[in-house]
Amino acid sequence: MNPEMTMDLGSLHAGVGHEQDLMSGHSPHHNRNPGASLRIHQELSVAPSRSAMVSGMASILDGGGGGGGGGGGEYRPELSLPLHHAMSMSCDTSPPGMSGTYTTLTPLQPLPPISTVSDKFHHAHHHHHHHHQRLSGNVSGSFTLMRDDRTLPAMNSLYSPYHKEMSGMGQSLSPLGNGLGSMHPAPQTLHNYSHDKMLSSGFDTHAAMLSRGDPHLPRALGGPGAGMMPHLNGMHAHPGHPPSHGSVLTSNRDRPLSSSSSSGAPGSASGQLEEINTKEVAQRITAELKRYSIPQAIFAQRVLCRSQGTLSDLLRNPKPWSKLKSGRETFRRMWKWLQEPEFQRMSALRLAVNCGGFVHPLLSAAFGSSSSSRSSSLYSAAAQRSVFVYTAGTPV
DNA sequence: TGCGAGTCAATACC
DNA sequence: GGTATTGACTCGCA
Repeated sequence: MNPEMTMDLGSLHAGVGHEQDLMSGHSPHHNRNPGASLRIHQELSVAPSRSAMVSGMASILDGGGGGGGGGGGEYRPELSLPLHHAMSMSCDTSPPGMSGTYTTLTPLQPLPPISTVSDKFHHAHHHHHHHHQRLSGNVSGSFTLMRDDRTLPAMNSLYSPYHKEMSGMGQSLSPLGNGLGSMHPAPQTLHNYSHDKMLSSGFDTHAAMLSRGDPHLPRALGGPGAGMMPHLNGMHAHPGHPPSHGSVLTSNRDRPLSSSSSSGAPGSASGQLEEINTKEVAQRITAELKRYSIPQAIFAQRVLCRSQGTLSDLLRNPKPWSKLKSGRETFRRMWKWLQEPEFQRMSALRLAVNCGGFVHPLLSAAFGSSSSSRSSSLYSAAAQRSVFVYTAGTPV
């Protein structure tokens, strides 16, 4: 809640190399954004209530004016709504971990090429201060969303027991009973294993989840009626707090939350410290997309800066984290998105991401957006639909 | 140079 | 309309 604290968190979480990875990554697009980075420290608590958030989200989705026609609908700092780092997610390199407590909004991130570098930057914790600098490089500037530090624990919960070893076995689901796990029961062995890990890491995923009361998945998976409440939970219980989605991430080894490197942000360490349960993330993403009737193409483009086909493949055939290289970044983004409050998610979807600083052809074609391509009718429709679902609580 | 990973884009399918 | 599949391409690495 404390802005300053957030900053600290940002340093801890976001500061970690993830962004740096991307930013400093080999991507030619990196560092192209001279635009000043705008850091907004906003407490999610600002959102008075879910309804408020929803309405706000709707506004965002509307694109600041009916789909915010090309560029018009862009996300604007002026919006009272908390900027979601979804933007950052979209093609953003921001550390996954930061999503929990702090958000770096990086609109229009250059990037399509998600660098694999992130993993190499686990030591980037020393560069957290650089973090912002790099962010400044974003085309539209970066935004830092302050969040309740409570997210730390939450994030922890996101870590799943997914273990490297699992790669050989195939991915295991997180121990989350209520999570996707319900869909795919995790093997006991894995479960235990993960549990051990968590213990070692000092986290109890289950407990964390329980504490969070992540009804989210159950409902989502449960089908209609599941409603949006899950999100509410996240938000309700913890205003501005991203709904946790169970342990998608697994703390690898002893993940010092406090350690700068770990930054408590999954993926912040760039896979060095945390592992994302790709299977579970895929399942959750799939569930969320269905739940909100979000087309894969939209999500892939807006959030991941990837093609529909790529997303489809990843969702259907997620590779074990241990086997991923540069592809980890894509999962990190998905994970980050999952951690976002719904309104932020929607915002992310609504925001046209200029992957690499240019409008992706697909977006242009699909959304008929101009170079700025912010809001496309299609996108607006999707966004609005999402909002509708949100508010109505009825699956579209 | 060859290989694997990751992704795209076209296309088939539902 | 949305999703799944697949061939081809690019890139990094040994």
